[in-house]
Amino acid sequence: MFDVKYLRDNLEQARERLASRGGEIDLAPFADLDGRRRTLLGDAEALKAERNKVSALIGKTKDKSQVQGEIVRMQEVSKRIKALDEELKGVEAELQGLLLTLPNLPHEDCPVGTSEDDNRELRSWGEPRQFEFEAKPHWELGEQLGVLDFERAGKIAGARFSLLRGAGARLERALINFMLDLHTDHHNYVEILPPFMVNREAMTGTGQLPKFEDDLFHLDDPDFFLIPTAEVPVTNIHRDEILAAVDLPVCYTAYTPCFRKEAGSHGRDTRGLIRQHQFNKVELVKFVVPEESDRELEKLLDNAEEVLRQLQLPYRVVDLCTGDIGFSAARTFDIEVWLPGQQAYREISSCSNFRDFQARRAAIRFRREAKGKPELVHTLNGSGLAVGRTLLAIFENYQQKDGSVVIPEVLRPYMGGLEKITAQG
RNA sequence: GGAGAGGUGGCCGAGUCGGCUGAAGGCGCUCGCCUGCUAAGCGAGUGUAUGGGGUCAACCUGUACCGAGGGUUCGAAUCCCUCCCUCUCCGCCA
Repeated sequence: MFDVKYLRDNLEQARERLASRGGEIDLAPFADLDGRRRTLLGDAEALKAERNKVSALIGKTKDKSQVQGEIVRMQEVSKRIKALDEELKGVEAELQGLLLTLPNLPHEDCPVGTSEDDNRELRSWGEPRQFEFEAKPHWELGEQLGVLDFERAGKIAGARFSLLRGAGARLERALINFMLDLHTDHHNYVEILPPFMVNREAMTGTGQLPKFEDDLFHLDDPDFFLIPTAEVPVTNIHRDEILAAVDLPVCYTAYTPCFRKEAGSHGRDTRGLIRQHQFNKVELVKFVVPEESDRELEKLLDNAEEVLRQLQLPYRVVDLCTGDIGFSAARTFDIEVWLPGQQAYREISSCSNFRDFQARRAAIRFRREAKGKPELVHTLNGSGLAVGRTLLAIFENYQQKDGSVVIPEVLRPYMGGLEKITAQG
């Protein structure tokens, strides 16, 4: 969310920077609402000041008959205050509604562009393996090995669900544990196991609401949402809190399942594990002082890349352009893993700096000194990594001619020493 | 699900019959003093948001906030209603 004062004083600049995301945003209603709000507030507060003063006087007067006239007058004043407050409430709700639907300002270093075609490849790691046979897509491998079952998942739940079995299920679990161990033991993140359902306030805090309710799975009674990413519950851990600068950066990692309706992606990635209504993810979340957020994003990105390096999976890093970054993000780097079955790099992690956008929505602040004024933290997060996509990347990159899949070295301890997944009965 | 208790400032904890209570007291914290270490002691200060003024920083001033939202009243932390959350006991349950 925007700083109202910034917007008030830099309306034109804000309009231009937002326009770089593609699509004009009309900020004129803001100026109008903000002006009306301040006028109403001033009027209402002047009346309240008078009422407070007179009420104190009435309170001190023993003989109420002496102040009967004032009491009557204050009855009128109170009526007017009530009317003004009501109008003010309407204006503020409208203003808030507008502010909550404005996306974040892109970072100054974010490449300007209109679509993913303008994203900038920063680097790549690892050489895509040359196959002496035709590489199969993971869904064929998984089904032939008897460890991946889309048909039965469809029977149980529906499209875009999957079911892992035997060594497949164990591999998913191994990946979760491997990632969590890496981030907690070597990258200094604190492990969190948060609620998988959250309330509206939490969803609003990180930016999913009010704009993207259609993408979320919702429970009517009680009014809960299934989390689309651990970012939501984990970032909201410190909602309405003031942290101490000495405790920053606060770094959390969390495994959670993620639930997404994928409402706008009919027909895309309909086969395989790429796009599911439910998938597992290990997330990295940081709360940092503003001046460190760029650097912390680089570190977070590197922490996520490390997972792929240890798994020996080729990948590249892409700097998303202004037209491709998400609603709440100021800067985003995607990590894309090489998929031989598709002969393409596909997103496996998205690492973003939200600056103070989420912090303002969720009131997450810090103090530099014990007596200092509270300031907004910067929040960051990134996948470290999407587990299902990592599993499918292993299937495709580690497949053998006979259809078996070799287990990456670092995962074998998590697989009870298993070195290769072969067809299961 | 049933019965009961409760939600006050960073924490603990007072708030009588509604009226100088933004909120006693204690702890913690900050600054200063003192004690040649540590501890103790003394003094002062110590919420957030927002509007206005300002040499726009330290400052002055208005308003709001005692779980949330309504209501009663000239005036509510204090009375009434609704909701949320926490705790205890019973029931149920992984």
